[in-house]
Amino acid sequence: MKLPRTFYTQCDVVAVAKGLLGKVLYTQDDNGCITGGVIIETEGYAGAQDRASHAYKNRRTKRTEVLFREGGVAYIYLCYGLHYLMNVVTNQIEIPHAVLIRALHPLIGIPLMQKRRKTDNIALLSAGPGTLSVAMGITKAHHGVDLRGSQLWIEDAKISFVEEEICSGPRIGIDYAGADAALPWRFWLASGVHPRLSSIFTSL
DNA sequence: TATAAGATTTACT
DNA sequence: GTAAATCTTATAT
Repeated sequence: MKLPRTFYTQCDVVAVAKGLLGKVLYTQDDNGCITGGVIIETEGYAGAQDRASHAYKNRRTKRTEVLFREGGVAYIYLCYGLHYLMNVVTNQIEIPHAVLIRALHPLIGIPLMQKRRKTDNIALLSAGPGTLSVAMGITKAHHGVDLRGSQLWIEDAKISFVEEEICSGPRIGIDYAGADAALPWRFWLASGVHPRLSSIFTSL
């Protein structure tokens, strides 16, 4: 079941970052091929008030415009000129909050992911924010697309895990963000972190 | 107009 | 452990 619009429009971006753990991200390409994986690592970015956010102080550019839309669309941006990173836009219209998807546990269409990544190593297929985009076929073409559409969507697979399995800590690669760099807004599933594959996903 | 730095990955020393 | 690859945006000429 796809996540309802109300999940994305919640006001607390940190709660959404945490809530996305264990959900399943899917993509469908032009040939109708579907790939999917369990979200095991996320980071929250709180827009105007967050120095690590591209929309700090409500900065509006051609790139960040999508962040100001109502929650429930994808914000894809090119990092270091090389890697596409995928974010889930959250909160109400004009509030540029987003959650970065940092890692997935491959689940659906693994052979296609291996082909896209040019590697058979499942533990490395989608273990980082740049590599997961390659594995899922995510590019700038997905920038601004509806997360409840047919190209890119997130489902609640009712994967069960306990609150104690959720770890948190500082976000990665944002040392320039001053005091905000210390905020524990990165979340991951202890049992899902690569390269260890967890038993909680074997039921799927 | 030019330069610097960044929500990273990979290959090589 | 270090370096290279190389697009977007900000800040300085």
